Amino acid sequence: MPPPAAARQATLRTSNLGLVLRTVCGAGEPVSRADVAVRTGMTRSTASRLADDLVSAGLVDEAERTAGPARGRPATPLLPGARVTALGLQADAGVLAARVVDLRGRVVAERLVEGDWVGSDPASTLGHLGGLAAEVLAGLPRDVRVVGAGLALPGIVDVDRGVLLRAPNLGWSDLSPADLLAGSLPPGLRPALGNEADLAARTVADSAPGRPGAHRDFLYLSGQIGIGGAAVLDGRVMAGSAGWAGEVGHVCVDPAGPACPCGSTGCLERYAGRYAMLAAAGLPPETPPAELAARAAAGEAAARGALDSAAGALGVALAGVLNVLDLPTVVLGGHLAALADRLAPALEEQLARRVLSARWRRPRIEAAGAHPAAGATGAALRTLDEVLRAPELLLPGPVVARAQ
Amino acid sequence: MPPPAAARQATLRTSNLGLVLRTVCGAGEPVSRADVAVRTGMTRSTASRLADDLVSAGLVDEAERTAGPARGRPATPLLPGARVTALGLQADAGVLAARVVDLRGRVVAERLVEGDWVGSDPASTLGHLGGLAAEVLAGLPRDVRVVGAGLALPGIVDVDRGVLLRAPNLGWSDLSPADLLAGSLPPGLRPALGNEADLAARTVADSAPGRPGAHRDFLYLSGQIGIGGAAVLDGRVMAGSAGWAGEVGHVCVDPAGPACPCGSTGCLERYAGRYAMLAAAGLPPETPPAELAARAAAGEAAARGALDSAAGALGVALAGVLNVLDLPTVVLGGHLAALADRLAPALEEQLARRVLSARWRRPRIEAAGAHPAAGATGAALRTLDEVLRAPELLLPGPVVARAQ
DNA sequence: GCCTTTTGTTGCACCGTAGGACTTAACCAG
DNA sequence: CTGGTTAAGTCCTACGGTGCAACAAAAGGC
Repeated sequence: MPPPAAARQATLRTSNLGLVLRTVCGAGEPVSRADVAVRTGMTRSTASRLADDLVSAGLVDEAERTAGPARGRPATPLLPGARVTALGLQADAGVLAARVVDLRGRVVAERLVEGDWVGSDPASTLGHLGGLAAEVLAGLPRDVRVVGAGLALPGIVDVDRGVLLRAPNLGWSDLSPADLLAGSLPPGLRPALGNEADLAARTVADSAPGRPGAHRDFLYLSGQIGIGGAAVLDGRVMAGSAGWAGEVGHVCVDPAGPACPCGSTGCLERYAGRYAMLAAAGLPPETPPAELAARAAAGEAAARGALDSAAGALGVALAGVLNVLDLPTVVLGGHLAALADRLAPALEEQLARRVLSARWRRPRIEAAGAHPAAGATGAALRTLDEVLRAPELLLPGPVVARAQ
Repeated sequence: MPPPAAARQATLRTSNLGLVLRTVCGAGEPVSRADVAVRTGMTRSTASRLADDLVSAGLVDEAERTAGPARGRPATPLLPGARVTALGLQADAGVLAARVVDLRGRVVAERLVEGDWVGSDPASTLGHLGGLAAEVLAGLPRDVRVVGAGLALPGIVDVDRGVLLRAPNLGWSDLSPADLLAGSLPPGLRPALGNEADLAARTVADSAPGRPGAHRDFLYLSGQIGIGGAAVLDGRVMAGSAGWAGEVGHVCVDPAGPACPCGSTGCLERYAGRYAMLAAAGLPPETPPAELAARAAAGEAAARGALDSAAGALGVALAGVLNVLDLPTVVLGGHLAALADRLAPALEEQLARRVLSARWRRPRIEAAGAHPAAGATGAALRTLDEVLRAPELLLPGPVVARAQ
């Protein structure tokens, strides 16, 4: 994407600064300067110098020396900077969320409001969200730096231009959410947009900024009202050539199947979308997914039929995706997480049959941990990941403008 | 994939050497040292020094100064080194190929043999291929360096271990082709394996080593007997977590469709595979695809029906892939290339209807250029790409062994 | 109380790029 | 033919960052 640029002396420093920071963040436990040197292959002197710079910028904290059972001089434990944070926002049909996450991956502050924003007015809903964000920011301690913001949206987004092209569940299209939020946020804090599934997938890929999570290669399915998805390869979300990847909900399961508002027929959402499943089970649309699972467990035929039909459709669609992408794991999030226990057996059986490489490695189905408004956390993680990739931008010192 | 490593002074040099080499290769026309400096952002002195090193290693050639219409001192044109080459091999059900390609992307020498190796004996067939390779190598001029080799195979490959796990068309499984070729090749020239579609896709992504081709983001479909595929994003083939990605032929088009030997039902290959199409058209399996196209053009109903059915199945399967991967273009290769003219209209219409993002960017269908044994060229391109990424390995001078 | 062990720091050398002056090799105008 | 102009390529010094090794610091072990 970026045009190739020559590496100069400063590039070394930038690159190694990032490496030290990522090493500290990725360790998951306090590490000493000497640990950093060993893990990165630098000399102790180099690692130490870079660590000093990160400490003085607040990106890395020095903890108190605790005399351990070791022999030599006790190490100074290094931790990701607790005062460096990012704001993650999420506007969804069922939840508005504002959450501040720090470099250690801890939630510093948050406000979540559940409700029903299907077909809502963008200005009013985003105004509401902006209010939550302002509350959260106002409650932060003085010394906390919020280095950026992100907004997770359930729809197709033009990330570069910051435009939400279409969010069917909300009924929104062609608007610039950052403009509508600008009044509530500090001037420098314009949120970068992102697809909800793409961002939520990050909470699985990373357990904290720079720290690998439960899986590094997986397909994430986000069941909201429709079904969004995100493919993660080696910890990186594949956004596609324009950022519109992951529309698993509109993979065709049966060309002779029911028509979908998208214009196609037999889309996965027609079988495993939230409303489709509840309708098939004879339940009202506001029924929580957990109740559907409970009724199926109790032996209710309509509920079982709805889940079997959903599992069958998911099997066909996911097998196609896994055949093309070769991913070992599917993580079910959103409303599908609550149903994972009942869906997984039939689903794994179908994938074993339909995925060509299953004889060498059977695909596995897992439920995402209960994580309300995972997209908001993911939006904050993405912002903090940018800091990990370019920490020099937050260092003091003369920022030399570079010709573009 | 590689564990993070500290950047040192030598890293700068390595990185910039590669940048200069890629600049020369990617330009597509002779460039001067000064051009390199401008395009990379280096100073003339740095670019010049690095170019000198590449020239003395033979990775870059200096052409004769041709006095152009320019005003100042005439430039010394730099070209990719013509004597640096790689060997690309392909073993397929219908062709054996050995091809030597140089850094300029030119075919220096090749031997192709058509035949029928369906269900053949691996040792004898690979012995045959080895013979072709030996002939090609023996005919090379003395001063040509063959820096590596690759082998394209129509099946599932474990690239790291060098094992062909399963090639249904050839009827081969669980073998190490490099071992069977070792007798025919020079000791240092052990071919790296690759999936045929993955490698053939490189001939579309790159028109020469390091030089961008017609498309950088596309799905390549390789119609041999089955249907292989490869997704290319920003010029990079996505091999998947284990290298088994791209099995588009086994995407399910209709769960109620005919059984496939793979164990699934309604696989794309059952509709658009070579034998499936010819059988549907009432033609014998050895009929060339071009004749099928001709008969359809002449109005023969059975041929038209076969193509319509194939286009319908392709539409469903490709729409699913494009929904998940967000690629702007599908390139039809192999036997599908000859049918592209007849398939494209129906296919593009289906994709426009079934791909969610089509309203913002309609997916396009294209035919790959006629390129016999594209996998062999792709195998050579991959090897040369490794040189472009790490040219210092071919430089003279003390090779300092690095731990790990 | 001294030795050992490990952490963190300091000073010097090395390496590669930046920058600018200089040389080279062409065209052009008179 | 000669000097001026222009741009390519080379050379030399300065700068910045890392490598290396010696040293200082802070603990435990005997």
